[in-house]
Amino acid sequence: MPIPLEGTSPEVRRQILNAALELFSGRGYFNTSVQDIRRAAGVSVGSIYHHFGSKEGIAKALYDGILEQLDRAVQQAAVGRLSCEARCRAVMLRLFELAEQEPLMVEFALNAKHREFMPEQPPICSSGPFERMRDLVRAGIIRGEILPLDPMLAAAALFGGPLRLLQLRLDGVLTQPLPEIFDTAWSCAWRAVAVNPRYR
Amino acid sequence: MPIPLEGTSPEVRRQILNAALELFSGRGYFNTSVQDIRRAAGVSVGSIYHHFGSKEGIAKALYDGILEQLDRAVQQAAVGRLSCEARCRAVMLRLFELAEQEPLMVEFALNAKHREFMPEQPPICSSGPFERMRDLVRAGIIRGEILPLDPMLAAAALFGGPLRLLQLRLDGVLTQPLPEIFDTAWSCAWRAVAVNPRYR
DNA sequence: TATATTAGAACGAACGTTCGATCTAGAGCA
DNA sequence: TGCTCTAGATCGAACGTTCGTTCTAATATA
Repeated sequence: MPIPLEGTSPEVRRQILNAALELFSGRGYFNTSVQDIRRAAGVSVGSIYHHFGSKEGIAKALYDGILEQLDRAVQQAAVGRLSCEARCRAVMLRLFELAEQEPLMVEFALNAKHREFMPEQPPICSSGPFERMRDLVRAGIIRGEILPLDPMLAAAALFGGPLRLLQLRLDGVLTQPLPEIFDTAWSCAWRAVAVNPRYR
Repeated sequence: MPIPLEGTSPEVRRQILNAALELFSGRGYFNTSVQDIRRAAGVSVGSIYHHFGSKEGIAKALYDGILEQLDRAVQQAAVGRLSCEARCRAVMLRLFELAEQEPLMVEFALNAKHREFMPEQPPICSSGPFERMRDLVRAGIIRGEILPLDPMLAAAALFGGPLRLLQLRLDGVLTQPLPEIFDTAWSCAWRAVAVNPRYR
């Protein structure tokens, strides 16, 4: 009977990625050595290089996995809702929740300066999740829900405030959990770009 | 007759700081070696250590100088204006202008992850300029110009959008100069928190 | 047995920093 | 004016450390 082995390959991969995420988020990529990762993951240097080829390879794998996960979250949040506002709202709420559940993941995705250690990578704002958020805004402009602005500008105006709050929370400046302030934050955000803002 | 000497002390300091700012902004602190700075500044390693004591010392000096300069800019922009909106607006416009005139400086102040190479430093959002912007918002709430929200939340909602645009511009994603889109950006931002928003 | 995986000592390169030598401006004095 | 002295500034070779990576042997898997 094939018990899932401790030292088995995908298991080791995950251990390495978990350790690396924690260390990269905590002290940054350059303040983390391969030895640190080895120690935290409880594996050998050889294993790390066997699975990822290089230190940068670890970061790349982390980054890709996280972006994919974020992308899925953004997509799922939007489905089944009719208005642009409901979609954008659900996406942002999902990000707020994710930031509480998986702060390391969200921080690595949003806060890290990836270009500094992954020179090939395009900037994060031209990646899946961000593209998708701009798509939502574009659709909202066409539907007449959002003011007819440049989509990039409208997206910044709509999501800039909430994203700033998210960053403050990840930095430990905000002590209140994000979901608690979501309603207020969102009504501000939506008012910034709405054609027919609702007031409470 | 005392000709101002080439190698004189404050001159060398400035050369080192200029070179370091360019390199730190361009490739990041950890991708810049002291030798790189030496080469770019046209001085010796010895001089660098004589003036700044350590590599981190250069970053610290840069950071302090820049924060001071930003703080002055923010303060000056606010004086002589009566309403909270006029003040906040002027501050943001000044930041947009600064980002065009001195992109390296603004990028180093806003984009760099200072904690990674200056462990002692408090987070940037609790520094002079940001404190001052929150003060403006607090005053606006008391005057009844801004919705009675938590000041931190209101500040994020008001400045989050414009700051996001600033970041996009510094990253080279926005091609249009910031001052050109300022009016539009600001009217969105203000609408997010205004008690009596004006519509155009 | 053949293949995939792990182990960890060893390696060269690059890093931040040190330090004694050298240079220079300007003060004190004749 | 000419000489000496001094403190500060500049220089760059050299240092010890740490880094990411490699490599060969050992081990587990099928």
